[in-house]
Amino acid sequence: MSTNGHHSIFAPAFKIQMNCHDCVLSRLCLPGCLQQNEVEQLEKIVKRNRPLHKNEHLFRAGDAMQQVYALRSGALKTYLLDQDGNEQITGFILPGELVGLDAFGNHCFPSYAVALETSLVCTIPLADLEELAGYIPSLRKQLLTTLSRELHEEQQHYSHNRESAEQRLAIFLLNLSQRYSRRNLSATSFILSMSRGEIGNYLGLTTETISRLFSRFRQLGLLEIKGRELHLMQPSALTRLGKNAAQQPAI
Amino acid sequence: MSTNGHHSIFAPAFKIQMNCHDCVLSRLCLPGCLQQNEVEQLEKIVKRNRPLHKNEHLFRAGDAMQQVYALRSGALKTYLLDQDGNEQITGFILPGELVGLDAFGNHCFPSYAVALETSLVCTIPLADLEELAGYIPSLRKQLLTTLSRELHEEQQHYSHNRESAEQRLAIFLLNLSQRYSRRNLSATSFILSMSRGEIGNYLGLTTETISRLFSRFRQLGLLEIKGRELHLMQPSALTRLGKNAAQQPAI
DNA sequence: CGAGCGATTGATTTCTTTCAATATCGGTGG
DNA sequence: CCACCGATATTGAAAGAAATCAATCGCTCG
Repeated sequence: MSTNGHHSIFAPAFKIQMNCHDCVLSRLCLPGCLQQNEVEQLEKIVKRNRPLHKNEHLFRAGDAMQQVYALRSGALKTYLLDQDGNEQITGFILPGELVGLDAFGNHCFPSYAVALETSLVCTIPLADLEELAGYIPSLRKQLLTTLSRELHEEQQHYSHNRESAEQRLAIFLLNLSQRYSRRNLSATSFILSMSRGEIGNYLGLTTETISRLFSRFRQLGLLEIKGRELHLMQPSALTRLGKNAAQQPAI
Repeated sequence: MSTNGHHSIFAPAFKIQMNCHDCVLSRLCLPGCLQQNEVEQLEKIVKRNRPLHKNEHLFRAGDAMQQVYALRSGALKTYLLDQDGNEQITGFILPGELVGLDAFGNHCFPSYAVALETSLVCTIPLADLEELAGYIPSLRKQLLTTLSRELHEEQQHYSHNRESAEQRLAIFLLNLSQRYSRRNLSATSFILSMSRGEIGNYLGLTTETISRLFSRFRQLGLLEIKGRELHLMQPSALTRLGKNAAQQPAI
């Protein structure tokens, strides 16, 4: 009772952060389809970390896998390192997305996660999560759903492999646009949190190719870009471009 | 009691098939790390299907997702169809591997699965599996582990995107070799259950490129191949080739 | 203000695709 | 049993897309 009756001087401010229920991202995040009382249980095990600064790692391959993470604000990239030390970026993480799911069942993370800008993450201890999943069927389902959706997205990403550089960049930009839009941010104006090189790495292209494509897209009036500030002028034309490289007339 | 005392005339033969516990593939499959009594519970919900003939579909995108599958014998391919009707092969399934995991949390399968040769599959009803996962923590863990491993493998597959055609085929063949080996089959001699075109599709290359590469590998003495019968002569050289395209001498 | 990284743009090279022509295999029916 | 068919595989020549090499520009941060 006494602990409920008064708080440490830091508690109120801290408390505001600690709430999944009030988080605008919850519908995109692990709470997803959970009932309110279930979210409350989840909240009890979720921790918040200090902010992660740009270029700071959330985890590295080989780190003990004792928790998964959800991004609260900012942006991350995840990547693998091959035997020659080459970085292969496997994804860009936006707020509301989970990170570290590729490590389930391993003792260590197989991949790296690093902040592209100052970011806040929520930490979910694995032991607690597993226990809670025993009680809450919809949490189990949510975990499997999230993981299988990631798998499907990864497959789709791979399947763009055979398409032209132009198509791949168009698809990438539209994907970002859609994800920002789901977060109630502008679908047509946003800041790229990653460099040209990182986009290229992710898409299996080079910095130079990305740069040339941005120039071409600008010349075609599809977009305006200055540094990392992007404005999509003709999303529909970009969509068309993403679908069929040469606009092959039907039949 | 009377039902235990005697069987239908088909029961004995059927019973032999129905046993995960005796299945040589169980350590690779869903039973994975389960305890014996847990495997017995799993067995109760697993069904076996009639054989799937070559080119017969196990499921198609859009089919209701009411079960997942485990391959018992034969080989499958899974693929996506893009908006233009182009097939993108997302994986080749060998005995002991699960199929359909990319559909969790969806009502329908997003992908297709078709037999590359006559195959037997085990069927696991989703409702039963979800219920059982409530009782058996290690089954929950096993599901998440399997799914996250698939995700990681998909990421690795994608990360070979930037490598040369030569490297990609080398890596592919070594991957098959390793998977056959884990099934106590020869790591150096096996039959490719897929066509050159299917290999190419999977790797983001063309039939012709695959064919040329096989010829080159043969000329280099790395392998012998006649039709779909493959024999790896120098797996270690193939490994080296998979690692660095031009054998750049270290420093 | 200078250093250095990221971005842009051009010229050239390289690898893979595309187009095209055979060749081979597996199955079917005469 | 053999001939024929379609599908699959092989091989060559040409075209094309992106990488590589290289130079310059511009911005940000000490």
